[in-house]
Amino acid sequence: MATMKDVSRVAGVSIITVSRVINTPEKVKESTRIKVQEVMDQLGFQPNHNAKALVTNKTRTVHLLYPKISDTSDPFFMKLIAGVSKELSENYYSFLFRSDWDFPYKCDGVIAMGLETGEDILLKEKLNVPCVLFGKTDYVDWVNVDDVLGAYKMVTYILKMGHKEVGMLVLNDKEPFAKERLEGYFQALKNHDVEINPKLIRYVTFSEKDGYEKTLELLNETNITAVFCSTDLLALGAIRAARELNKRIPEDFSIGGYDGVWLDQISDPQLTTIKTPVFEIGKALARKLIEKIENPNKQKEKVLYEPELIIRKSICKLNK
Amino acid sequence: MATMKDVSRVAGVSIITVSRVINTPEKVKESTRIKVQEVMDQLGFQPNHNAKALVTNKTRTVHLLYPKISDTSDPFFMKLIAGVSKELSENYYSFLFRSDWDFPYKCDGVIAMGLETGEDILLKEKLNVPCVLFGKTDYVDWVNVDDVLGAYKMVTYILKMGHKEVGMLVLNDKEPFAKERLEGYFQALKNHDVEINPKLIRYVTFSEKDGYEKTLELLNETNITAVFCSTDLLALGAIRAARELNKRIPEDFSIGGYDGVWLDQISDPQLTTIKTPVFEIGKALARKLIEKIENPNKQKEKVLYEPELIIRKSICKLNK
DNA sequence: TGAAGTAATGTTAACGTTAACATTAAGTTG
DNA sequence: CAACTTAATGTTAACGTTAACATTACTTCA
Repeated sequence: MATMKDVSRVAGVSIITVSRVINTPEKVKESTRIKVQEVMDQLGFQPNHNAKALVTNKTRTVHLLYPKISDTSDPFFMKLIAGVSKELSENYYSFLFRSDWDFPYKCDGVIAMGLETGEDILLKEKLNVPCVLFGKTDYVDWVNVDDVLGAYKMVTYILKMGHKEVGMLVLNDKEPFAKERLEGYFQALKNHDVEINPKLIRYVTFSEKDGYEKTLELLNETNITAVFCSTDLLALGAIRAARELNKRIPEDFSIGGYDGVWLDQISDPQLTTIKTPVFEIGKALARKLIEKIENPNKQKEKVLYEPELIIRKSICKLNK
Repeated sequence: MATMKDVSRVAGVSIITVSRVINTPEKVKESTRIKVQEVMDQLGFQPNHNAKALVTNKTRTVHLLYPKISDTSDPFFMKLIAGVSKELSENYYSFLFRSDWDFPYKCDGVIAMGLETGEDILLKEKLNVPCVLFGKTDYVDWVNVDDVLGAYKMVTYILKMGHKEVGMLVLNDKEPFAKERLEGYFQALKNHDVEINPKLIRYVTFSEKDGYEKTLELLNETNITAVFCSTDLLALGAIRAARELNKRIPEDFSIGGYDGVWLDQISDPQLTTIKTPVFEIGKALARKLIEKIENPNKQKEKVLYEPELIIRKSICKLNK
């Protein structure tokens, strides 16, 4: 493996000139630069990352901090990671996962996700490197989605299609997004002068079965013509329930999903849903962090991504 | 940030003794070791990975080589990555993705996946570090699944349930696993003295729609009582087709899936499927590579994972 | 008791790069 | 063309660790 020393010897220059050709080529005379370049190519020179890292005190490694309990095979989470890793890799940053606050390996920065309430202060206290959080906090930069807006968009769309009695399946989860989606539902109804009817709201766990059962209940006990499901998985259950009661979708019953990660495209009919730009969020997390690493004076930044309404085939105009 | 030098000064020993306490504690007198340990704790010493890497010529970084074209948001792929990253991270290896054969950054090893036919020879020629492939090759160690066996298990199970006319949806894909699953189907039929009927075999693309349409065809044109689908997604389509013809699943029509990554659990009824241990395979890839890195003399190794039959609710005994 | 062996610790140099400062070469100006 | 400025290149030391060899301190046993 050729080193800068080898290159410098062959090219007949000093080692620092080689270094400059690599890092600050504008400071080297063109003829010298070309000569050195040629020798580098000829010898197949590859810079030694470790030596550089040692002297610049940079590792070009990022840590992904996530809670032990979290399910790393959750599609949402995995797609987030996919975005993070894409962006990091494209910038030649490597990374590893960790879930401890005390960790023996140095890194240039941290991307944190899925923190418990109150844990975010540790980001400030325990870490001495730049950090970006997926979520919201006062302590470090963050990136998040506006789930109130997402739910608002969906319910507004449903209302505009003429539906008045719109049910909702709310996730029984302590994560903030569960409440936010309900809040968006409330705001949309309010803004369109539709009265909130608590009977149309059902609490569910994250399962197809619950989506099925609670939609069945709603259809039997109320006059809803549409339902807004907190996740696409619940929407699959809702589809099954409607089918069982011989309701056509969307002609007899409209169903709105949320997530747009997987299921929305493979369901039948394809789901009208709110797409959370998970992959893009992952990339943004990484990008913000890299900016922060490479420019430590960068101002604190918060990014709120806007979810997108994807119109497909599970919602249509109400025909009375 | 305290260095070994600081520790050595405070502890009143030489720097190399500190190094020994860390790397080869058995070579240090107990009293010295304890004293040094205490100082390290007290100063919050963290080893500088880069300096170590420089002198040992190890980076503790692994590259994941995958083809540009591949869809990184495919659940199968993502779960594989999840396994890889889990194992690597637990061993304090960081990693990054790349898809070029020429790459400016050094690494200790490479995990390759989804190579084009004939590309595997480059693993030997282009890489000068240990490598493990997801797939099969003569050139480096590999880990793979036995899809012939998987399909064999499924079809055998279906036959044992009394079915004689078993359809199959075969993926129209150049990837070897497509053919292997068909091969398993053939072997199972042969082994149970059931004649192969080409009319029961349909070629499909990877889509729910194709699963639906071809199953509809099969049900209309043949007398099959069961179908083996090359993937769970196809099986979802098959379920829809059966429902449309008012067939109960599994009483009137049995459906076997393949993959066991996601869909099998959320479908209704839950799918009897062949579970590919993707996550475990990912972990194995990483584990083998780490072994190879840390013991370069390790013999070449091939690991063939055995897929597992997951019995759920989409297949039952044939009642004539 | 002291020679020989072993356990424990230390000294020096090296890994491949960059930073800071030093020098030399090449322009520019009056 | 001397004095001064700027461009180009070089020298030396440092980053924090480990490897190889060197020394010193203890044991053991004839």
